[in-house]
Amino acid sequence: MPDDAVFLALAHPVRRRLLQILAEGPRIAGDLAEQFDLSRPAVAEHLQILRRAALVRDEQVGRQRRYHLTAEPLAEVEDWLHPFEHFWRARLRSFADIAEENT
Amino acid sequence: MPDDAVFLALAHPVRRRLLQILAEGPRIAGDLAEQFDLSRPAVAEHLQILRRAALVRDEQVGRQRRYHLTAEPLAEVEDWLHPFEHFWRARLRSFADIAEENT
DNA sequence: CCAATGTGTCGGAGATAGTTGACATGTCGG
DNA sequence: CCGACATGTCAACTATCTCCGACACATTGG
Repeated sequence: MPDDAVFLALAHPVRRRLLQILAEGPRIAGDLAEQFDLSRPAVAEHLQILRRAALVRDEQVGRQRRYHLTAEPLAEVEDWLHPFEHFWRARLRSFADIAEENT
Repeated sequence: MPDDAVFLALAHPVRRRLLQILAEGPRIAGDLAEQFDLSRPAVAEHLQILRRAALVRDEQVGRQRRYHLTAEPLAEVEDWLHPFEHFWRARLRSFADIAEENT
């Protein structure tokens, strides 16, 4: 049940941004590090957390390393979210009504 | 994008469980604490984090306190997630193809 | 009022996460 | 081979999280 890993990975803004960047296409590690006001090792650690959550895949390309998005684990987040959707979508009854019937 | 709070709130299993419980209907603080193998103050802290993320609302009922789910902020998570959906849904091109066109 | 009850908050201990500079590893060009 | 380069990993420090026991505060019932 490392499902915790995905939610944990999304808990940091740098990692969410990394995923957004990688959604546009694969990127070299150095390029990724330059996008942030952080040391290169710091970004590398964030990438490792994403790797542990299976959200990215890396590939050696010459002496560089290219990162790819593997978004499948995000489906787990969507699955978790789904039961809540009706609370804000197609909202026919007000929150007060729902609260009322549980009183 | 100030709402790091929602992603942070979802990063802990106890808090995710709390939201699921509250999705079934409002609950008294004491009831909620009993659901976990945790001290009452610990659960109270988790509830405070959920309150700061505007994911729950609390109401004084006699000498007890009743918590309600306010799921609207979860829409923000769904919005963030949405651009990634096509990566695992209706997957017509393989990952390798996408990688190829960015080489 | 006063004691009991239900809860939030505080202080501090222990664990974990985030960051950085220094170093190790592996790859390429000559 | 060798030096330059790209990058991961380590040690150590700091910040933040998680948790608990103790205490504070408000509400209720006698």
